[in-house]
Amino acid sequence: MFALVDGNNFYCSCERVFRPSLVGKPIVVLSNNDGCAIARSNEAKDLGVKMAQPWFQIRDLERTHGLVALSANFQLYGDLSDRMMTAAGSFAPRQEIYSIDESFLDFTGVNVDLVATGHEIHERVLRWTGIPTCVGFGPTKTLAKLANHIGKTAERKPGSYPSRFARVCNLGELAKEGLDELLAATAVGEVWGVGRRIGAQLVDAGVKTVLDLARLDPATVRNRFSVVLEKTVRELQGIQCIGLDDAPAAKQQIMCSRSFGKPVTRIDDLVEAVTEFASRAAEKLRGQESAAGALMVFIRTSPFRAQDAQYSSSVTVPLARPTGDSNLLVASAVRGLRAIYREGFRYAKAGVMLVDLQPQELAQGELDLFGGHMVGEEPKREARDRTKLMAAMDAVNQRYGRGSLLVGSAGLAADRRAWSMKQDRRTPRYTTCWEEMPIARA
DNA sequence: TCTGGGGTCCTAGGACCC
DNA sequence: TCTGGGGTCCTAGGACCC
Repeated sequence: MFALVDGNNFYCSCERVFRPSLVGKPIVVLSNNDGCAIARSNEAKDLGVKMAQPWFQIRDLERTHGLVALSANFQLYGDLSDRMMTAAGSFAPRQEIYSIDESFLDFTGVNVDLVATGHEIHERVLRWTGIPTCVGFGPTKTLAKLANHIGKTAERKPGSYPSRFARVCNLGELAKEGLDELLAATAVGEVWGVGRRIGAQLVDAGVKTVLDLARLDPATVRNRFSVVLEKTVRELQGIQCIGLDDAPAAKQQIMCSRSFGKPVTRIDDLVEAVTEFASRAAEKLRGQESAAGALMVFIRTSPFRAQDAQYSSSVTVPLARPTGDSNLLVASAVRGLRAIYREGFRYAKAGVMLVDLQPQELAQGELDLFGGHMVGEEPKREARDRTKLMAAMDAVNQRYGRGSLLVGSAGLAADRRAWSMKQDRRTPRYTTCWEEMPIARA
């Protein structure tokens, strides 16, 4: 039996922890560049704000309905997420952290009253972090996700489901008729793994509710759709196809990209941006003790600006030897950038993706590019020195703040950059930055 | 004026091989 | 008129997730 613990409107709830005056008000958290809404409080949802809706389409609500918009404060959310995961994880022997606001717990072999435990999880997470959660239980991960959705909806919209399912919902304890009733009352698009495209195709084919989907023949689904959807159908039928993954493998690719605060035309500014992205990606790379065998750089104009000439290009740059060294990665990224840059365009976004990842120790390696012979002592020592240098740099940046040490082409301070993103509405980093810690007065 | 960022998995199709 | 039958590997693109 699995549980899915999910923070309600997570980013909005994080903001409310330190600004209780926002409780009960319609609020949204905006994406980087304050571009679109990526989290909405229930009150904002009730105003009709859609997920990922562009801010300029809804900003009138600020004036007319008191909608409060905040820039995303990912340092705050990441820190509260860690605390929430710790609190929730204390209830079961195994936990899979699935996203910033969700974790699966494995209750297999644990003999407790699950619904009561679900309420205890809610209480503990709320007391330890201030974040409200809902908890769904099911014999498969897909059913636990669905249970969570039902718990959330029942809590938010009284009358949508029987009120006993609000906040904590255990699909595993229901008799067949009771379960079928809930599945029949839920739209097929709510199922984990059914997105917009497949959802529309299913509805066209007359599969409108979760119950309709659960009653399909898996083999037919495999032929008409895919093995992915086939697994989903089986999971809805209570047959476990997706296991708990409590030790996620190292990432196979690491990406850092941003839209710019305003259009960028000069190569120098792009060099700065790409330097930053490659450095940031390299930090993540070293964090998982990997090295990259190649990297990809891309730049592009804004597809939303129809009046602008459009250009989009990318290039993959192989590295002579896999590395985690920021200087080497940045140099390669900048070389790639210079190869694809064209003058006369208004660039809106750029990014760097590290690919062909492998464990670091292999990369310091014994093999060279041809023949597989040992490299000489000199290159090996150099590789070791680079690794040490990077470790020192990461330690300094960890201690004194991101950006304390940078590679050469990184350019100006963040607030002077031509390309920096817009974040006019960011709240303080209450829990991760000494200068921004809240002060309590007696 | 104004539209996020970071991942995963699967499949189809082409290149290449014998 | 008419053009094999596998197999592997790689890449691009589509679908999904939050």
